[in-house]
Amino acid sequence: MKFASSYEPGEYESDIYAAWEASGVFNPSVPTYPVDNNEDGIDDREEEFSERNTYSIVMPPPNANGNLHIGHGLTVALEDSLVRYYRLKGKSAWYVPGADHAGFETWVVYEKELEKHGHTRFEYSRDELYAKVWDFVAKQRGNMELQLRALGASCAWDDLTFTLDENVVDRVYTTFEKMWNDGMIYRGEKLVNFCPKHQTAFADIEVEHKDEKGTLWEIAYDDIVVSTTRPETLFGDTAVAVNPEDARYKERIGKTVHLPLTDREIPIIADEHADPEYGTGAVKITPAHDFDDFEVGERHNLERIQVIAENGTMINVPEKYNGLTTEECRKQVLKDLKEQGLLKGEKKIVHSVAHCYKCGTVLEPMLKEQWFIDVQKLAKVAIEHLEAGEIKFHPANKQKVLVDYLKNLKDWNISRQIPWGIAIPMFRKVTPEATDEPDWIFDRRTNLTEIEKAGVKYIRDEDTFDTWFSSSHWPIVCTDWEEGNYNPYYPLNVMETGADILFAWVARMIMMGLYVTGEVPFKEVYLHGLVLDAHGKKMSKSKGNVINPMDLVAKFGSDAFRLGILRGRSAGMNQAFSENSVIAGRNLCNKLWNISRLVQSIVDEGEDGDVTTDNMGEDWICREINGCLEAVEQDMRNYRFAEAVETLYQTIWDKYADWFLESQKLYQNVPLLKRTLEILLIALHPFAPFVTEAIWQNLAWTDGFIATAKWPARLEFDPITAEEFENIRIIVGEVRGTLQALPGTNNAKKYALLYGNDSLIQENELLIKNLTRVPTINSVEGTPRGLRLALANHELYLDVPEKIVTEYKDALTERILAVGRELDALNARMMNPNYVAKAPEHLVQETKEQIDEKQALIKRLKQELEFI
RNA sequence: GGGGAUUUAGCUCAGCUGGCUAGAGCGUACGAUUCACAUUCGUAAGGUCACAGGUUCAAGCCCUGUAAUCCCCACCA
Repeated sequence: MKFASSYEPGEYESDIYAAWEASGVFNPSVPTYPVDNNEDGIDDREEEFSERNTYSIVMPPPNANGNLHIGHGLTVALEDSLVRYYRLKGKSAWYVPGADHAGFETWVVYEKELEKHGHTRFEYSRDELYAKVWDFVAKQRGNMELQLRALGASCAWDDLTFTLDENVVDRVYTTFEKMWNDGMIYRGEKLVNFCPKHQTAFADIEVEHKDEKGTLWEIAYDDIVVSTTRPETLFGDTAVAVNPEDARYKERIGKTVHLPLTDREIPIIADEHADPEYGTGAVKITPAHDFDDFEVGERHNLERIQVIAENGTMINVPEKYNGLTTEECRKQVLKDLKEQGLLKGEKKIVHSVAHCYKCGTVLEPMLKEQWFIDVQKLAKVAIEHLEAGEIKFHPANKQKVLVDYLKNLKDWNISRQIPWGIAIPMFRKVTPEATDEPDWIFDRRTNLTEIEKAGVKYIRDEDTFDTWFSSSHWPIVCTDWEEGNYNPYYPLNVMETGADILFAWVARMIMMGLYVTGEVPFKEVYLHGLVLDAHGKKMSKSKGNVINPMDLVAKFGSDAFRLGILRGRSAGMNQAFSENSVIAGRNLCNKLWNISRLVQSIVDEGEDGDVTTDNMGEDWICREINGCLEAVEQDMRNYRFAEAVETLYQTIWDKYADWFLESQKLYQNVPLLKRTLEILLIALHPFAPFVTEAIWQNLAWTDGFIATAKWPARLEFDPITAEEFENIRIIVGEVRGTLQALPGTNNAKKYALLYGNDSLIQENELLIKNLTRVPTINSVEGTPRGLRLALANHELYLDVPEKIVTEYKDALTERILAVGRELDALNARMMNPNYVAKAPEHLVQETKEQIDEKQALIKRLKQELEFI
């Protein structure tokens, strides 16, 4: 006997994974290849796979430099369950693993590392820094990949895609070039959100807005009082705006006021932006440092004066303020205004402030030249395809949420001022006399800082792409999509990822997929929510409630973790997670292990043959297993993972182990035991790959890997016999319940079961005795003595002394009343003519039957009471 | 300001197209021990389905409103 008495995941998991990997079972069997047309111009292999017997899914690439967190654990549990399920279903399943260079994230980590060693980024060139980070990441890489293996991810490792792989960069450059030629890329001096600490700009989506307390100061610009939260920017003011409808200021429009602390005069302009209701109704306009003011400036052609430098200090301001930080400058300005009597008031307000999502620093709107994508066309096409329903969302409401987002999408800033990323393949003209040449040219040779074309010298843009620009190509690059090549894996069957990056990633993949390939990049989207701690709170380092998935895997096993994290979880919802559910998963694994141990021991001693059903418990378990398969298949189609796991849990434990195996201790049916166990193992395999494989390998009669087994067909059984077994379950349940309810302890050993003329009980005498653990079970002539068990409607009595039965009388009376109440409710329903007339006929019929049953039951119970 | 979601047992969640006598796991209480498994087995208690109206023969589910919690988006000086 190979089976130990309990399942120890640690003894099996890594060996099993290694064996899977070595055997290549995770590789897809259908290749992608260049189209090879035959004489008809039709690719014959395309015909062969026209039914799309493939299943593809790509992993949202975890940070190559980091460790997996609980969210990755959930991602893998979800994705791998899908892939394994469809692999068992016979699809050529391809799960492409990935690793993310995580541009900004990794850069932040590395920059800290630099600082720790007393260096700064400014000591090195872009290329030097890139090389340094590359080495840094290379050292860490592999860690994350090992963790994916520990989670059981059945991915095709040979196809691992790193976001800086050559083919990725190539594809990104190709798209960029296409966009450049299509006129969708422009270089613009715009206000961007800029982090003074990290010295980089962000896309809108990366900005975190938080409500904060602030002060609204009122400052006199001559006789006009303006309101502002940022007095230090007044040096950049180039106008004062008032609402054109505002009677108070109408006459002043077109005149000028004196800008305090300076010797400048600035115009008073009319603009809708000024809200007469707010503050004094007059607002200072600083086009270089405020998003609204920037737009006002555009409308009125105002000068943009930059007064805050990228490092957050003042520039282009009077000597006194020059070089101060914004904060110092604000204090000084307020002090000086006060002295001059220009500070007219201050109010405490709450307003929304933009922060760096990484370090929390307040972002500075900064005037910068950046590359932008004109997203109008991209968004429009995406909306069309979305509204046509080409992508199915789970949860469904996210489709509309996404469309709404796309409808309001603004141009996308793709320039980042960090060295770690894909270099932007644009070069700026430096040869001044070459006036006819364009200022910027596209060129893929970003390994060079300087190039020459037709005698004109160009230098490389030092910026890198926003990570989301390259990762928006993820389905394309992971499936090796190429123009003109037949690719049965694109579009992906499903994109599974976090609901939090619906906009940042999913939206952009859809736009880019359509732009590059003309097709949506995936057929369905499944979004998972956040994994919260046991009390429903967000996990965070500062709260100290972070759960490390690897700790749980080490402690309870990979399968236990997967089963645990899928439990009680549904699409798009932030849901709590605790060790308890992992423990429940661990217990199921051990249960299955011991079930297999028992089955193997019976198989060892019994005789093999054809799969048949010979007694009612066997028909019954076949019915239950078929129902389970049906439910799991339906749940998988609908991405209802928790429900699938729940169904399997109950079928394996409450049905197979507690009833079928118990009955098989009496009548062993070796072929059926083998077949049913195989089915349960295969059905659970997508969710608990290791324990099912470990058992599969330990069982004497199974071959190959369960990972590539065939999803089971339905079992044959006799439905009438299957239903009859329910009577046994009711009888056993009632005996157990009654024994517990009777006064006194340890009743099971005390009372015999007696029955009258009853063939069902007679045929299953021994089974009932074993399941109820009564000392004896006997048939008697005439009416047996003792307490009649009424529920099952069989001539069945517990041989209980009269004295005890009398004590039980109250319980019996209460029971009659309860059934009576149920009967009343049913009768009331039937008395309602509308119910009889309008409810579906089968329901009315059902109600009638229930009434009959209840009436009969009450009659039996009353008889019983009379006996007492 | 706009939008989304949630509210069901002590806890975490199911309950899909209304048919419910509202389920599960964990927890709790009581009982069981050499039989595959104490990571076990059995039994039970525990719910005005947030609240108020409405539609319907029938509402946890549909409609209207209210409250609470969470999240996202947005330029309010």
